Amino acid sequence: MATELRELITSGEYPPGSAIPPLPELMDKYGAARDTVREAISRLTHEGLVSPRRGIGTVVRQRASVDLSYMPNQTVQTWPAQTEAEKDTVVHCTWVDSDEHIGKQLEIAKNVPVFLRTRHQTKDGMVSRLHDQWIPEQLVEAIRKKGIDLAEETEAGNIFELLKIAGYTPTIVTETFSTRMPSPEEKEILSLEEGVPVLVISRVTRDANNKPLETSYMVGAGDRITQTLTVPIKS
Amino acid sequence: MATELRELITSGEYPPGSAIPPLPELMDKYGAARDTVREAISRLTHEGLVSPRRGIGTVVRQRASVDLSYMPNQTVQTWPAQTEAEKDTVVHCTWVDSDEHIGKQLEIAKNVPVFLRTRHQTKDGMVSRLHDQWIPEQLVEAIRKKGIDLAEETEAGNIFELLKIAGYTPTIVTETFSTRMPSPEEKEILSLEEGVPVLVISRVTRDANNKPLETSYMVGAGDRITQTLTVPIKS
DNA sequence: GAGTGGTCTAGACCACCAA
DNA sequence: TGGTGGTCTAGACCACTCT
Repeated sequence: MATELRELITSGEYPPGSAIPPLPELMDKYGAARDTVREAISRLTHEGLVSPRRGIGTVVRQRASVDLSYMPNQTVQTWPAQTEAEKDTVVHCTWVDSDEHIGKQLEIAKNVPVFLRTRHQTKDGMVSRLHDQWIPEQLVEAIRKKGIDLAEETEAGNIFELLKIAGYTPTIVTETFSTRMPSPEEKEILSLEEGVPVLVISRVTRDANNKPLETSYMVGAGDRITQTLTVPIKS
Repeated sequence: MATELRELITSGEYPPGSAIPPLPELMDKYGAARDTVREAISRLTHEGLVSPRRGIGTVVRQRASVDLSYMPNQTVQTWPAQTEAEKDTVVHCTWVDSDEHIGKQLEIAKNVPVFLRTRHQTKDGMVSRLHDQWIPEQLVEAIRKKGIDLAEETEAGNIFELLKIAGYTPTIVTETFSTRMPSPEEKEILSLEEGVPVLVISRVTRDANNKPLETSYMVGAGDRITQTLTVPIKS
């Protein structure tokens, strides 16, 4: 039954935004019990094809359109491509002690203070990416000496500029991409539907001396976020 | 119930590889019916936490370890990081007509012949990444003039070298990362368990004149594939 | 209020695995 | 063979949405 319904959906018989037949109808059509039908729908839900809505019906989801077009260097693209500006807000700032992973990324010791900025990248009123950013104490100090206290900054995205001002010009970034299913907390914050994975990016930014300036851990909504990188090929 | 079990798993009470209590036991413990317990386990399954195994039990999955370490330029990393060589085999070669998307990527017209190579990247006997690669006719011809027929090549990964020989040196690649749940076919080929997403990479390779040389669409198993890129920051 | 999906129950039978 | 999870049924009640 799931196979047949999937076929009807992908073939466009039930276009995105429309609803598939309600449970009682499917029970009749396939001569199956209610939970059997629900199980089939559950599979399609976890494949990201449909979204059951209480009181409304089971609607076919919008396709994550595959217009992965060429983009300039290091951009984040959200879709649908609307003109509304994205927001990038710092929701939390604090000093934490480096754990093993952070220490390794920043090439510093364990249990030393690092500055943690937690940011939410918002688009169309929905949080589409979580961004945790760790900055070594030394650099936060260097920035403070220039008269800027990171803890008071609520505008985000200018950290590279601040680092440059402080004498640490970011020169190279290393990004590692992976994917997984979201935790319940991430699902909540990112307003993710059932069966939507997250795009995980782990980043280290370095200066010309290969010294790590910051490391980030980003979790993006898989149905709204895509990231494009342009890199030269070593020859 | 799902919340409590999730807590027990993530806290390490049920470590990876171990089994959570069997259905009858959980029914007793929570005073719930069989299908109610199964529903809770189903949620954890689709979060990627556990894998029910008929005749064995419901085992806690191995963590996709987050040792996202620094890697050199443009590498693909699979884990667990074993020494066994990966294989990259061409499973299918054919001429197809360009559709709208491929035409856009390669900056050529629709309905002109392009060469399609379908590859399987294998690790430890499991296919871990699917790779469809489209190459414009002109370039396949240029390579053929150098005495190499792409259709007869079964070794993969040397296309960049061949292009260079043919006078089209690849200089820059643009990669777009996204994620989604696998189709049933992908799930089958990649041996994916329930609740494992795929990492999707759309790539365009260009030469020094910004002319597209090839475009690729790669689908990697989310529980085994990660990709690291190192890029310079434009200043 | 009528119609939608969400949860839960109690019981049955099937498929797979290990000892 | 006994224990595991997978599927299915029939019925009940709840929660939500629209008119």
